[in-house]
Parts: sequence; structure tokens; C-alpha cells
Amino acid sequence: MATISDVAKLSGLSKTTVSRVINNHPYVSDKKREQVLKAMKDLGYIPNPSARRLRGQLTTTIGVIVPRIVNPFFAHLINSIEQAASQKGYQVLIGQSYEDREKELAFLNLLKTKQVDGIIMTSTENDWDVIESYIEYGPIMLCNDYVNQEIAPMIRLDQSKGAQIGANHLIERGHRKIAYCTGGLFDEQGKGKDRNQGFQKALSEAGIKINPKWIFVDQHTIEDGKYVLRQLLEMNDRPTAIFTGSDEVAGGIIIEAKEQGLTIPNDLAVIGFDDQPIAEILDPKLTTIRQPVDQMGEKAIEVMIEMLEKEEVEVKNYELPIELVVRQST
Amino acid sequence: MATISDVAKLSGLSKTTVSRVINNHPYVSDKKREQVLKAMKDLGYIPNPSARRLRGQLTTTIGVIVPRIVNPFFAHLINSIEQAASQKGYQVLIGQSYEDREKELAFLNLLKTKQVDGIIMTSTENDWDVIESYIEYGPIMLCNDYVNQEIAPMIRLDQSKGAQIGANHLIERGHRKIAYCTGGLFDEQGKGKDRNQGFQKALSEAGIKINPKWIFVDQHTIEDGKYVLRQLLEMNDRPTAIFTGSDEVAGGIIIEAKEQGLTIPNDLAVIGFDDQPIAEILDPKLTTIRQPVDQMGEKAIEVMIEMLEKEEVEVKNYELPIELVVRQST
DNA sequence: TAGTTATATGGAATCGATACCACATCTAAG
DNA sequence: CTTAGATGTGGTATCGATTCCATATAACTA
Repeated sequence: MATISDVAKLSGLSKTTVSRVINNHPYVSDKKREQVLKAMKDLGYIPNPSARRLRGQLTTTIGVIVPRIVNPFFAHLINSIEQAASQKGYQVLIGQSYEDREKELAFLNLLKTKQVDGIIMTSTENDWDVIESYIEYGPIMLCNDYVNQEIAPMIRLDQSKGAQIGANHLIERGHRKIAYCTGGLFDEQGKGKDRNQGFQKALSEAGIKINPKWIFVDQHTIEDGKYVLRQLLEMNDRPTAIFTGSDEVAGGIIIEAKEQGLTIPNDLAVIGFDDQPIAEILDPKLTTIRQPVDQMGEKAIEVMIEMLEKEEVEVKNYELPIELVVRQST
Repeated sequence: MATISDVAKLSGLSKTTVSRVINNHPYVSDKKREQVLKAMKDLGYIPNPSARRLRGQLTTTIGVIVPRIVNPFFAHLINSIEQAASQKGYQVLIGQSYEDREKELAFLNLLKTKQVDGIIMTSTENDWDVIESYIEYGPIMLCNDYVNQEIAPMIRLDQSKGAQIGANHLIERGHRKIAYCTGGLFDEQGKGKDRNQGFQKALSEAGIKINPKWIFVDQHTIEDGKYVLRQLLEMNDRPTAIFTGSDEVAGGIIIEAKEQGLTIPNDLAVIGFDDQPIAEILDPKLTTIRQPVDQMGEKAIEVMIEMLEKEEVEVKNYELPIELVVRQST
């Protein structure tokens, strides 16, 4: 592999001049610039990123933490982030936390060692106090998940409103016995908590009280959804509708419901969250709450680059619109 | 961020000794090793990977190229590769080619600059001659996609056999008017070609001749599948079964078929490829050909690490089992 | 006991690129 | 015609870690 010295030698100039050409510095004569360019081409020269990083340059790499890429919602989010980033000349380094605190920290460490310029977190496993301590090494922002402190820029959706819209939709359809299914445990803050609140608010405004037996927490997958439905079936007093925190869980419920001979939405109305591709695949098609993934990715990169290029950026909260997509499951 | 010099200073020893401790070299007394370890801990020291890479060490990073991570098949493949890699102490760097030659080359360049130790390609956009020229910079292997030259290690499935099994299954069910839907264009080699051959072979052995009007190429997404079905409907002479190269296309066909009032499998039998989660979500559930994704990832990492750690490895072809999963769509 | 060999430690060069500093021209202003 | 400022070029220290080489001490052998 050719190095900057090789280019210098071949072009008969100094490493300094070559470096200037690479970095588009002024004060290089056109003639020598041509010489250098030619030598670079002849040698197939590519600057060594490790050396540049070591020297303290920007890496033009942005880290993105997701829980797992097999989750289509996050795959799409990564995709939109990567698209936006590459348009601006940045690379993206993907890290999966597998919902594990240690793994998340390991990835944040890339910031310390200048492997990435900044990090976009789409989920948070550790407490914010812990994450915060990494901020001195480079900008960190949240996209999708969030905490209720104005400490880092966040791209967020009004989860509370989303949950309200969904719950109200069910109420308008005449349901009063509504079950609730969420991903988080009993979250103390952030996304999960806001959703819970939104759901509660919608029901209490309609004068409905929540049956604690109909609350399911820590549900994530299609399998989880199937299991939820089976539990529902064993109850004497069953809900007529169920609100879920993810399209996948909703999918599991629908699939198992059909298996057990129930009719959707007549026997049970189901509403999802995310508007993933699966929502259109399910039969009946899933009513769900759409998260504007593409916009989120774009905005995240926009804000991240601003943080990278300007010294001081005011910590801002960006809220994107969330909307209900009515299909056939309600 | 603490450096090796800081650790050396704090422990009162030389950088050399510290380096030895880091790399588990022998010839370090227990006492000094303890001193160093303590200093490292006190400072929260982490070796700077850029510096190590620059010095020519292994990066313990393996690159993986996929067309796009939003494709669930590849998301799962990445996942299994990453799991296997992290177990062996390797990191994974993901690159999306977006089916673009240039993007693929850009990623292969990471090898030149020692950003990654080796690369696993799950798809190939460029001709092998081009890719081959990168092999001098580090090991490259294929996993999933393949070329018909014994030039690099490959983890492959017998695609020809897979297609045959699928086609035979349709034939056994009594179908003789069978359409065919594939991802690749008219591939000259590799996966696509072998599938085509397998399909042809099964049909010709059953004495069925292929109707060229029923061949669809370059089909990848759910939308593509819907479009295929609409085209089918406009034909006077329609097939009674369709073989597709991906579960997603099959899904699109099923969804649109129901929309148009057809009954699956009575009016049209559909068979997919991959056995993605969607196969179980569809209604009716999709009969498909399972690719053992987890095994592929595991084996790929096993072979890659062997290439990395031994000088000479014989170029081998690993063939994994492929099987038919019969569900309700046929 | 002298001479090896194994063990233990440090000094300094090195990887590839950047940037500060010094120096050489050239231009334009006074 | 001198001189300040702009323009152009190269030498060399530097980033953080590894490793060759040199040196020092301990352990072993004849």
C-alpha cells in the first residue's frame, strides 16, 4: 500500500506539499498540485485513516447504537441515517447493544479513542448519568429514544400523543375494555413512560379505568405477541381491544388470534406502533401509529454534523409529527 | 484520554513494559504487572486502536458487505456473523453496497488501509477479477453469494438443489404450469445462475417445458411481488403455481392475490426462498426453502479467523444443507 | 567460579499523516 | 528602491502504540 512518502518521492516533492494537496490547502502552485495528483493516481494512493485519526483529525465517522438490527424498525432507522450521512461525506459505524449495558458502554468507548467523531443513540440502556460522562469526548445525541432532561440534543416523537391518538381511536370505535402491551418494563422515564402516560390520559379522559390484569410489559417479539393472546384467552373477563407498543407484538397477536379462531377486529381490535412493513403484510392489515423514520434519520445527521462543525450548539429538542394509519385491524 | 505514556508515568515504568502487559508478553515480573494494571485501571486507560492499526497490528475487526440491511435476510446474516465474531473477540464493521459497484469498492478499500483485517462478502456487485485484486491486502471470503471459481473460500448453499427441491415440490402437487421469479437479472454465474439451472432441470426432468412469458427477473421487494401478480392476471394463459427467489416477493404476490380475490393455494400456489420471519406472518403461511443463516454466519467467522491466524489456508468450499419447509401456500 | 542462558526492563525508531516553524520567492505599496 | 505582506515549499516534531536492540540481573551449567 502506497503511503504519503511514496507519493512525495514519486512526485519529487515533500510530504508537506502532498498533504496540502490532499487537504485542499491554499498555497500550492497549480503545477505541483498536478504533479502530486498524478503521482497519487499512478500509485493508487489512499490516505491511511488510522494515521489521520491518530493525528487528531476528524474521522468523518459517526457511530450509531441500536438494540438490534434484526428489528426492522431499527434497520430502517439505520438506513435513513446512513443515507443522510453518506450524502454529507460521513461514514456510519453501527453498533448493536443487544439491550446490554456493557455492550453499550463498549461502543461509547469508541468516542474516547477517536474511532468515531460522535454518536447517535437510538436507544439507551444505561442511566443518563453514565452516558453523560462520555460527552466530554465527543457529541452524543439521542434519536428515537429520549430522556426527560435537556442535556443532549434529541430527535423525538411525542410518544405520549402517539399513545393518546391510538387509544382515542379505539375508544371512538366504541371500545371500553382495552388492554395494553408495552416494550419497556415500568420505565421511570423516556419513551416508555410517556407512552404509558398518554394511554392512561386518553382512558381517564373517557372515564374508563384500566384493568391491571390487561397490562403486559416487556413484550417485544412476534412470539411474545402470540403468548399475550393465549393469556388473554384464559381470562374470564376479556378485553375487546388491545394497544401494543410494536407492530411485531401486534402481529403475533393477530396471527395467534386467527389460529385460535378469533376474528379481527370483531372479536378483538388490535393497534400497533411504528408502521413497519409487516403492518401491510398482516391479514387483516394493521392499524398502527406511524413513526417518520426517514425524517428522523435525516434530522439526526443534520444536527450531528452541526455539533461536529460548530463549537457550541444549543441543546435542542426536535419533535417530529406522529400519525395514525387506520387499516383493517380496528 | 489517557495514553500509554500516562500509564507508564503513573506506574513509574517504561512504555515498553506497559505495552508488554497489554499484550500479555512473557518476561514481566508479577509485581510490575500489578503496578501497570493498577495504573491502567486508575486512569481508565484504553489502548488507542488507531495507533495500533497504524503500527500494523491486527485490528480484530472484520468487515461485512451486504446489499442492504433493511433486507431481513441480510440483517439476520449480519446478526449471526456478529454474534460469532464477538465470541471470538472480533468486531464487525458493516458496509452496505446498495447494489452499487462503487460503494462495494469503497468498502473493499478498508482492507488496503488496514481498517479491517478481512472482509466477508455476502453479495458481489463487481466482477470477480476486480474483487480479486484486493486479496493481496487481506483475506476475502464469500458467504451466501458465490462465484464458480475456486479462488476464495466460500460458504454456500447448493442453490441449484434448493431450486430443484422447490420446483419438484410444486410438480408433486400436480402443477405443470409453473412461473418463475428471480432476483438477479440473467446472471452469468453464481447463485442466480445455479438457481435458474436447478429450476430448469426439475422441469425438464418432469417433461415440462418452460413458458418464457412466465419468467420474471430482477424482482426483490414486496411491491415487486404485487406487480408480478397483476401481470399474471392480465394473461390469458395463467400459471397455477409460482416459484420465487425471495420470501418478500412471494409475500407481495400473496397479499395482492388476496386483494384481487384469488385463493392461495387453490388458484395459485406460491413458494418462497429464505424462510424469513415473514413466511410465518403471511396468511396463508408461506411454503419456502430454508437457508441456514445462523450456521452460515458461524462458519464464515470460523473460516475467516482461520485465514487470519494461519498463513496458508487451502481455499475451500463449504456447503451447508438447504431444506424445504412446507406450510400452507402450496 | 566463570560462562551461558533465561528473565526483566528501558531507549529509541517506527507506522502514515498533519501542522508548526523556518525559509524562499514574488508582488505591490510607500 | 526598500520593505511589508502574500504566496509557495520543505524540515521535523508529533499523535499512541509496538518492537528491535541494548543492557542488567538472576538462574543454571560445566
